[in-house]
Amino acid sequence: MITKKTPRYRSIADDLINAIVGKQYSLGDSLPAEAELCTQFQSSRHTIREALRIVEESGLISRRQGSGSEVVAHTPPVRYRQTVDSIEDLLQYGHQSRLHFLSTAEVPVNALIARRLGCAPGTPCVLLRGLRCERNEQGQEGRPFAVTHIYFPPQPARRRDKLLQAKTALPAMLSLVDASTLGRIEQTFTAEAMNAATAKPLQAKPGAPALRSDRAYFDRKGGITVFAISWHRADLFRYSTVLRHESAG
Amino acid sequence: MITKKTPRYRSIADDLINAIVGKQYSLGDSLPAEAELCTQFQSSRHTIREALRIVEESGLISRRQGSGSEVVAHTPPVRYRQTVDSIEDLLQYGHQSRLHFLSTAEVPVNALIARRLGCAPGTPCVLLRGLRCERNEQGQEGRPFAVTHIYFPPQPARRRDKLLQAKTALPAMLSLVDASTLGRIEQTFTAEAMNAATAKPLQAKPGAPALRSDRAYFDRKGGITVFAISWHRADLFRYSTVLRHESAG
DNA sequence: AACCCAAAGTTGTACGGACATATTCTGAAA
DNA sequence: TTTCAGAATATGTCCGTACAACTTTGGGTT
Repeated sequence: MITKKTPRYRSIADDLINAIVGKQYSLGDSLPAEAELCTQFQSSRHTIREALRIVEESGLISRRQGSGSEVVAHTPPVRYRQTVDSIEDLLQYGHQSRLHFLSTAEVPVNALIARRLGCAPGTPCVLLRGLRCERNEQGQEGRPFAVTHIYFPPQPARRRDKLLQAKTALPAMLSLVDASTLGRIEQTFTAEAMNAATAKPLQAKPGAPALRSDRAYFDRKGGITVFAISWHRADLFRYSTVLRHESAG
Repeated sequence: MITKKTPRYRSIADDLINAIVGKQYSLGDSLPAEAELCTQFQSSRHTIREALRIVEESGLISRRQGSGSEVVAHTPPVRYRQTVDSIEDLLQYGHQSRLHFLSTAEVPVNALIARRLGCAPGTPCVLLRGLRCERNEQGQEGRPFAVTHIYFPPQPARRRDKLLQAKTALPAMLSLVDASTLGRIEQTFTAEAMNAATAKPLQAKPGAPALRSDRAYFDRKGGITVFAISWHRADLFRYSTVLRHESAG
């Protein structure tokens, strides 16, 4: 047998889902109570609850103790989901690479960056430039493959001075993008021909194609923590994602 | 009372999670069997299973019938999620653009594509070339911004002949990537300098940077349905994603 | 050594009951 | 009519049992 027997609770769940999708219930209607479903489907309460759990997880109903199961949607949202488990995963740099310090400066930001940082164009902001290099199995440094510009929103003077010191800037930056405090990341990819300043540390020719990523990191309250632009040598870097259908494991 | 009594299964789950996070189990170790946990926590199997369900959903263990609960992570993965509600969302072409037919052909596939399609290099496969153009508010066609090559895995003769007819190929391709049948999409971005054949229909200069996307579409059973490569004019196209923390709405 | 099969061990499915807790309904009192 | 306490209803938690399905183990056979 190749086909596996579908368990009772699964088929009951499917029945309920089909009933909701088929609009046998209006939005806001209550599903029959568990006890009633037990007699309807001639099953134990345990089985019915297992089925209702599936329907709830599919997003069609909302359950409340004492109240019942309310229909909250007619169509299970068809969603594709990408999950990344860590910031490093997101950046896809893995542990084979590390960010090397290039320089820090306080620069007036241009319109694009000002908009992302939520300040006026020309506002002086701390900029940290870094270089990301390959690392081989022996832990030795290899070819540089990305230049990163990290912009910090305007900071209190004391904090700004700390950031401008190279040795503290890197850990500070890392703590700012601490996974546990982040709420949202916006990421944009474009292709660009490299200018001379970018090409040089990457040991590439000006005009060579680069994969540019712009990333904005927001905390849980929606405030921006950092904005980073990276130029990746096209021949040494690619970005991959897998999107899974929500119902699939 | 503001604080609600924590149920038994919840506190057992917390105990197990803390034990795993505290590295009382190594990666790959098995958790005690349900029966043993029953005696350990002096609870019924139902309660233990409810607890294990929580631990599993937290991503720390993986359960398999007949085998047990394997510890697969020491720290609950901080997950970021991207959801797209439709294929068009995924492609980010929106309704402002449409795919125009360029040509169809049966070509022997190279190593890269053969690997993705799961066939031997050199196998003849149907290739559909298309052009994606901007569309302005009046619905008029604008500049072309992407060339797309769509490869179909080896097909039965009748189906292949149908695909080779231009007029049927496009709808067929669209039905193949029907959202409801898809289970997984793999997507890779790279930057590339355009070659002459790609640049020409895009009215760009050879060597100009392009954002290349390779996308593999899989059905629910894991079989590949189509593989598509698109070259986007860097000045007319960008790709953006928003990743949200799982706990956030 | 390789293979097959039976037994033991483990999780999955399904049944039953009991009580706790949250919500809603109802009827009597103000 | 409004209010409030209690009844009725619904889901949440927790216990017990039994068997099915899957995996691993170990011993015997080839």
